[in-house]
Amino acid sequence: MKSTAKICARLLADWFERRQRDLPWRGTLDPYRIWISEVMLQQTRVQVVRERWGAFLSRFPSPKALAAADDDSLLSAWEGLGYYRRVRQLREAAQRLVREHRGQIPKDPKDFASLPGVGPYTKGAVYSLAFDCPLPAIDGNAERVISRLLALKEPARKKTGRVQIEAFVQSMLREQSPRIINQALMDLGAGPCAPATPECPLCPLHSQCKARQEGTPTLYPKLPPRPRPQAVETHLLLATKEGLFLGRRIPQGEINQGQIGLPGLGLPVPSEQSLEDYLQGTFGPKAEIGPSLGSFGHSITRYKITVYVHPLNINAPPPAPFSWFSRTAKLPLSTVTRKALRLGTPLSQAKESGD
DNA sequence: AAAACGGGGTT
DNA sequence: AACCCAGTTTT
Repeated sequence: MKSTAKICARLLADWFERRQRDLPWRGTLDPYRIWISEVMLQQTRVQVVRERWGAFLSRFPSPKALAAADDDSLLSAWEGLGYYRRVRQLREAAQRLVREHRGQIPKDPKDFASLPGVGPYTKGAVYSLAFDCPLPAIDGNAERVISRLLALKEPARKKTGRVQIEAFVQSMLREQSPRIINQALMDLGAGPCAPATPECPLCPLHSQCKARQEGTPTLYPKLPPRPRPQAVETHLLLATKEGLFLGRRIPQGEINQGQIGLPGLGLPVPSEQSLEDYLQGTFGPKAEIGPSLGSFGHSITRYKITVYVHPLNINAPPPAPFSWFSRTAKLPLSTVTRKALRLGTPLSQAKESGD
């Protein structure tokens, strides 16, 4: 008798041949270009990556070009994609490729996986898609598909659960092209096996799927509950003058390093300091702030942040490290800075009145 | 407004 | 194994 894995591999491959998504990065076998697409996709929806992937690669067509990127061009190329640490790790990794592997993606996946920002998933995705290497690439999609297929009772992210998922994928990789199996799992998870609204009738594996037999696909995968984000607030100060705004280059070691930030309590939150102490200590007794121009929300993993923006009048030349920046220049602004600047631009509506 | 989602690093 | 990362999309 045929094993389930063998049957599933065949069904997946047949389905993928007919129904695979048409994605720009599927037109290449260049591991560098595939790597960039995978890192972008880790934090950004497919539609956005469609728009940004080609432009990023035009700017940084090779590891060598990426390794040589300065902060401004690097961050600008990633602007709006968030989690800027990842593009820094990408550059660091490229620098190591240049120094240690002549600017090439190494033959041995282990060498690749030792680079910053490259874990088991990215390693598996790049080597299977580029070289058809039989490595699993288990992202959230594959995790969900296999958890449902097996009606996996163990938590998917604990060792016992992970091992079973990986073993099943490995079995399929022995039966069909890893390049096809891994991509098919991604597409299945993005389509018929979507998280909240699975469409089992469209799924090529539905005849094999245990969760479908139980009638409760959305119970899988079993994942730990997330804690509710903590509500916190912070304050930013907006000083403007003739098309300029007051800002500073965020130093290394702080959140959003290398980008332009506004004065104020900023990130991280919760902050220890009071706004009054900050104002006094940074700009001296002559500086004044007005009532809030408004507020906006900025949520990240653990915090739901309300950011208040106050007008600032410094009545003196700006103290280091602050200086005037053009509001229209192409600067690497953090998302928080961008939102705050909008709030200070009357032509866009004030979203909330704050207070 | 709340809930869901994602992969890697660090300790 | 547990905790952290500094955001967007879906419900």
